[in-house]
Amino acid sequence: MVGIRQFDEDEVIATALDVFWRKGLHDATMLDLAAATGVQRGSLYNAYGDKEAIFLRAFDRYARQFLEAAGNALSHGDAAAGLRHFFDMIIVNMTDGSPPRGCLTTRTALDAAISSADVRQRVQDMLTRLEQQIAKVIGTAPGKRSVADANRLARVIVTYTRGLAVMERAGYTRKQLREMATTFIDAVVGNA
Amino acid sequence: MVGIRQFDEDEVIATALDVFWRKGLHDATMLDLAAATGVQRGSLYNAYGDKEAIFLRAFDRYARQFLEAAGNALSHGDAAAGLRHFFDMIIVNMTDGSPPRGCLTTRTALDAAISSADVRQRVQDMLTRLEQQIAKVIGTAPGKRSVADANRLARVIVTYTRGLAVMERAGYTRKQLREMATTFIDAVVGNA
DNA sequence: ACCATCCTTGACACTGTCGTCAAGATTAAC
DNA sequence: GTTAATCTTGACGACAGTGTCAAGGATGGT
Repeated sequence: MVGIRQFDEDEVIATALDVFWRKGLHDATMLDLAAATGVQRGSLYNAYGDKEAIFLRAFDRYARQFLEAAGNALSHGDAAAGLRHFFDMIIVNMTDGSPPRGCLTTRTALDAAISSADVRQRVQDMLTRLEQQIAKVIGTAPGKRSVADANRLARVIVTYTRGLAVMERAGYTRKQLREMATTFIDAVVGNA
Repeated sequence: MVGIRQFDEDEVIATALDVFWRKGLHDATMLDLAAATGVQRGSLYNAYGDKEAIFLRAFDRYARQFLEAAGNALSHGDAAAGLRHFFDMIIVNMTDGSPPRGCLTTRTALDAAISSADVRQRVQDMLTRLEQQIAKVIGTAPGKRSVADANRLARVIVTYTRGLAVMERAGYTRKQLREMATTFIDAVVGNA
């Protein structure tokens, strides 16, 4: 058929997200996207302009999902329990798939040098929002922590999640990552 | 001149390391390497075979330098002071240059999906050795820490250094990274 | 019915990069 | 001085990926 859009945009972006997640912005080609979505390359160009435009939409979808999941996990129980759930969630998130797909944000961040300002901005926004969510949960903990301390600690926690994402790429298993997260939580928050 | 090797191998590898550090294994091209070293593409192919072979040599050089510097930093004062020097070192290391060149190991790790087994192995070796160095220093701390605990904590510290490398790519400044390192050390080790 | 609109399709040109190779040139060995 | 070895050089072919475009055709509005 010709003349009217043949595909469901939401479905295409969801599939594109999967492709980008597995291959990264840089390595995923328009041909990959066309094959995965079943939409011809020309149609994708017509609909979105270029690969980066598709990526931005896919990343927005990812960020929305991720931050919502993070919020849910963080609100389980007290701050320490919330963090444990949160780390569980991100570890499953990045080790899912075969081979494991890793963390899209981290992968994208590492390509900063060859990315557009738009892409870099999305990554920063994502990390900032995550930091704010964590700070909020930590700030409500009974410990006598100042707001500034909570913010600083939240940033450290975000940083550690990035570290786990790198370690996953380096070959550490889900089980190892879980132990690393537990050790971290015990050391940083368990005794607060 | 022709007939005998026109370049100093050590110099070429050192320059290649600089190129790879700034651009990454994937994005650095043989043309980049040829331009930076002053050695023609054909000569590089003749001498080393392919880009990856050059990278492996460059990475070995990097790993040697880095681990030596890490060892030196870690042996300043007690465990806590050593860690502080160590983090200072790696932060300067990754924020050096304009634009900052980031962390080669982390960048390489993120390309794991498209890298050869050789490359992945180097990254793992590097992280393992670093972990061992840190565990050694931590294990000697006066605190009543078991060897297993020291090993676990060392891995957490390595992971955090990877997190810092990601955050650098995300746009955080040297100053911010230093604060993040300080907060981490205080939380994890300061009260041990 | 007709027409303008808009999507699809396949082909095309272009670029960047890789890896190869034959020819040329210089050195070291004998 | 001759010869063998081997490094350098520039050109070449192959390939992958990008972005563009004209032609084709269905749809919805009038």
